[in-house]
Amino acid sequence: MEKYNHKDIESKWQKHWLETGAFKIDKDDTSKPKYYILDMFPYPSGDGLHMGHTESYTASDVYYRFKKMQGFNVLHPQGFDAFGLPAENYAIKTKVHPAETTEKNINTYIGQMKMLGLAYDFDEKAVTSDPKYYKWTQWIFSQFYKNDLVYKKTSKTNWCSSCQTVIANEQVVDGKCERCGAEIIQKEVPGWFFKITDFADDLITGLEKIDWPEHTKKNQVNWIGKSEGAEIEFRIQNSELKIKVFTTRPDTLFGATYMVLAPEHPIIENLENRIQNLGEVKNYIERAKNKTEMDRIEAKEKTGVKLEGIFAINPATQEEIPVFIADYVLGGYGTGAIMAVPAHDERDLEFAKKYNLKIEPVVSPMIVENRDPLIKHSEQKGVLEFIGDVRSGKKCFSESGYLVNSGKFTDMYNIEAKKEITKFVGGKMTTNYRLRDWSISRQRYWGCPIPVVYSPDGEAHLVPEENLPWTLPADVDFVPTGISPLAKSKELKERTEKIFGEGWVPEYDTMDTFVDSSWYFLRYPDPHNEKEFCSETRKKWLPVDLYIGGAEHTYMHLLFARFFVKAMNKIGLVNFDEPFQRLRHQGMVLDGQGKKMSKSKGNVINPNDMVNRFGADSVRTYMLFAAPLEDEVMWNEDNIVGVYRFLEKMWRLSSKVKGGELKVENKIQNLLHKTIKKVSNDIDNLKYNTAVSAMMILINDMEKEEEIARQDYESFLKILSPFAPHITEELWQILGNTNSIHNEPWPKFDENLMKDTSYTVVIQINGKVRAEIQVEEGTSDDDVKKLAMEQEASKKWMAGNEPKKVIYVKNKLVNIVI
RNA sequence: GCCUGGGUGGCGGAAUUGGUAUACGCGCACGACUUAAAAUCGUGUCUCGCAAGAGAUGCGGGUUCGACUCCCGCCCUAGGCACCA
Repeated sequence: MEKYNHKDIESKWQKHWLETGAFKIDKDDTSKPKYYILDMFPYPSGDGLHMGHTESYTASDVYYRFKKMQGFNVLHPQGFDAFGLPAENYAIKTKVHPAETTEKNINTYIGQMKMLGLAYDFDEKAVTSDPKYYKWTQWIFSQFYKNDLVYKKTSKTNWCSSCQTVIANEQVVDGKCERCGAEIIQKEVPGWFFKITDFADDLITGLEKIDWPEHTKKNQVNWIGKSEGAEIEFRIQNSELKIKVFTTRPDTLFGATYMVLAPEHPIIENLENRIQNLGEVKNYIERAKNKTEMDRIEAKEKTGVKLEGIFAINPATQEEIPVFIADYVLGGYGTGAIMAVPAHDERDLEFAKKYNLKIEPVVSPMIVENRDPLIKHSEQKGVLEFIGDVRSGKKCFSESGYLVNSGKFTDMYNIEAKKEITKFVGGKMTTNYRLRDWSISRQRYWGCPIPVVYSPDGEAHLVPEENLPWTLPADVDFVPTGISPLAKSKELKERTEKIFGEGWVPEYDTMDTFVDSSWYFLRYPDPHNEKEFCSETRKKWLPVDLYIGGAEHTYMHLLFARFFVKAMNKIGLVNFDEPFQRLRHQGMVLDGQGKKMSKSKGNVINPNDMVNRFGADSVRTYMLFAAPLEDEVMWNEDNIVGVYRFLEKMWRLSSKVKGGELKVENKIQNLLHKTIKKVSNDIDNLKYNTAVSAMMILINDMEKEEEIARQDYESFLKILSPFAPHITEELWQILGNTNSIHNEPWPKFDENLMKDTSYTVVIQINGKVRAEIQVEEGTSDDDVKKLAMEQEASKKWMAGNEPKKVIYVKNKLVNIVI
């Protein structure tokens, strides 16, 4: 037999699969249960596929092949998130049109995916920059518009002066542009928004019914940031002006001893003539303006300035309290103003100590010790001591308890007091969310045009459905000037006037690319449909059963996609309200030293090089063997040889295969069936690393045999085939099979063959292992215990003592306690 | 500061309804084959100890016949973030 030659084998089968349409499926076949497994589609960058993609896509490919062999009709599509800034930035530099670069990059990606043996049908791909695709992005926008889920407003937004475009809050990293790294400044810009906040509650409750990693769910909940509390107004002394605060602790209102406003709070302008230290205040506001949100968050020490001459009235106590501005209070959250209760909030206490402000305790824990039942809780000795400690700043109490120093509410349980006190001062209970509406307008060229035109009076109108796709004009100059590139297109201007009339102008902004990727999984079942985004019959494929991708998409992409589906469900476009039933993340791929790969470090590993050297089967299997899927993988070239040797062993083992009715060693069948069971369960749970190791154990045992029964070897090939599709196909063919191994049914394990006739039982004396015995299947518990105690080693360690207790764990161990 | 993970041999990692810690792989050492090397195969490989044995899953406690696994308190580390009122 010839030596294992991965290059010849892999190119042979890749060609064969392509020619025979091995990865095509009949999407209308209803004879089998459906399974939809999805990868997060890549942005086709000029750098090509990276190792992270390789791991993620291999993981889904293994699952696809497994499910297919189990008899499912499996949809396993791939596409490209093709709009975006890098292609446009490249165009600015080189004048090469983004459409051209994008197409080139996509072809590179497809070639690389084929090299890895990934089973995608690229005739069925979705490409977001293709007018046939974005027609439906625009159509969905229109549906949202008609259903009052889109609105336009002018708002202070993050502006990247380098990209000359608005950046979503979620896309700002360290106060810098996520894509180009330039500083983000605040700028007033008009734009379109999606009402994602309408679904804030649904986005939280929907998490309960989907199988996602717990930490991902928690992070989404935290991101949405629901908090229940009250809005309460504080009057400014000697004025009609009022400041509204949002607080989760209205029960502590009697302890509010000062207020803090965000530096951008509008009321400050109205108070200018009364602020005695206006210069200092303006100076502070100016400095805060130049700070990015991240700077404000990261500041070690809280800073602030008192508004001299200004006092607010605590509506509960009617006391005059000082007012500060401080940049740790954010204009964009709540009402941009807080009441401060230093006795019951750590941050307020820190600030109060720094500026020497009054601390007034108003909640005390229930103190049980030395309690006199005839005296009210608030007058108990222990409570009075506690109050003293808090008042002196020694401690801060932020938990639940009973009110003190709170007028007629004293001695009430604080949770009950929330509503009562709010009512008392004329406030109202409200729910506040951290989540903001999604700004989707971008002043960029390479994106999906917003299908809106403006009549001469400036009113916005949707582009009618018959004019979709509302295409991206080709005649533009990409160089950013602060106005949208589309404004420079003669063709777009003429097109608009021709269709709508003289004086009509098109919307010049394009959409955030996260819009494109918020619905792409709805397109895959029916990507060529020109009448609908997806036909009713093809909607049977939805929702996605298993979604695999990086944890970096926890907040933006996964939240936006969920919002899209919920909105579309509300409109009646889909009949489910969660897009991804099961979600799993893959970890990062690091270099051999455990460092992140990056161009600047020069440690980027190209998947093609690895495939050339070790073969796709080895690269695939090693990626999944090296670490659990969700963990980081260190790409250590020295270790991949272990997997390569394993595949070589598989190759050589085929020469021991005997056909016909060969009588087989029972021992191998026992292990084989155990392995089939373990590999099946492990794949189903995406525990690929232990599945591979189980197969390594099996081959080490099989190697020792003189002869291998054909059916045993074939079963082994089948369970290996999802990981190493090429070598298994080749060996399958060498055995004389004419069909593809990948269309074979998944091997079944036989519980009878897995039964053991005897077990090794460990003997412990006081929990320490002292001996082991072989116990025949079916031996009674008492007999095993007796046998254990009769052992020489047991007698020695028992040293004549009578056992206090003997514990027997079936077929595992006996623990003799003396 | 807060949130979420993670800490097991020289290295990647395995083991949880609490039951033989270190599977599998890499590396290393020795041996076989070879003129030699590579490849392959075999044996060994947590630490201390001549041995009997003892100790070890970040550290310190606890529960238990028995703890990597559960509880309490720390330390270190990675990633994420929202000082959220």
